[in-house]
Amino acid sequence: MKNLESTMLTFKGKAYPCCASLTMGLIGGKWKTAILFHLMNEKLRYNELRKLMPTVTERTLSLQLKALEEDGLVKRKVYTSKPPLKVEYSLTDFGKTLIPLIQSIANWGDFVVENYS
Amino acid sequence: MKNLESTMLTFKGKAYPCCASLTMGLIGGKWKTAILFHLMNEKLRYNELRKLMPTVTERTLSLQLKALEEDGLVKRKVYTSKPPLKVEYSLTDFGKTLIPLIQSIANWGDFVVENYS
DNA sequence: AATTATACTATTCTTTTTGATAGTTATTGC
DNA sequence: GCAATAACTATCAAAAAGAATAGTATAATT
Repeated sequence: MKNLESTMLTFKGKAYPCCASLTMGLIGGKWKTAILFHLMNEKLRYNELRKLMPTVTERTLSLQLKALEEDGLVKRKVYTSKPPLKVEYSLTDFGKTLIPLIQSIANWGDFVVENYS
Repeated sequence: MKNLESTMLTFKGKAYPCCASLTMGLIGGKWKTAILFHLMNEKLRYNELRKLMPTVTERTLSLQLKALEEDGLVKRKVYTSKPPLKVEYSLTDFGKTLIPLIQSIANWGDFVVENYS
């Protein structure tokens, strides 16, 4: 019998018990998919994201963006070097591989609202 | 300008800011997709699930199963009425509508392990 | 000169989620 | 008769996520 670690999947230093858990480790939580959903088709600035997600607090938005950045899904680009006047968030190439999945997640949510409520 | 509630989606008494959030409200968290992934192709008993997910605690497995049941995704069938000798968990018809999505989630996890680690 | 906008961070607090450990009731196999 | 298995529940604790509120530095706008 193998030990547990050998059956675990790892990514960025974290271990996950199965491939589905790994995905959820990266996009799970209350806000991450919402952010990714909004970034799917366009780059957005911090305050533009806030307006699209009026119920998230600034701190939480900030933390989630940072987490997505650390996992390599989102990139943060600062314009006008010295003071950060303009910051644009967008999907990285790696993040773009998630687009079909995010779309499916959004579609299933729509489907539920239409058919089960 | 509309107020916030009017733009929210609701399901089973909970409100979500967007369709992607609604989906994640139902399948998010550390263990739910793993459970759904294992139930995708077969009915499983409590202890069978435990063996497939050796790192989850009994309490957590129990709670997550109950949450999935409450959201109507998983059904719990008890055999041999009086003492609960045999309990089988399986997807409901509603839960089965998630299969393609769960599969995509698992596939993306596999893809990440193969290409980004 | 005062206000507003941008993109945050800091602090504190509450809620939710998850884990660790032990205990329960009943049944089956030896 | 005794240990093992099944399917949990109970209690306590820790960690993570999220909310509320306030504050900061810079620049543009009026």
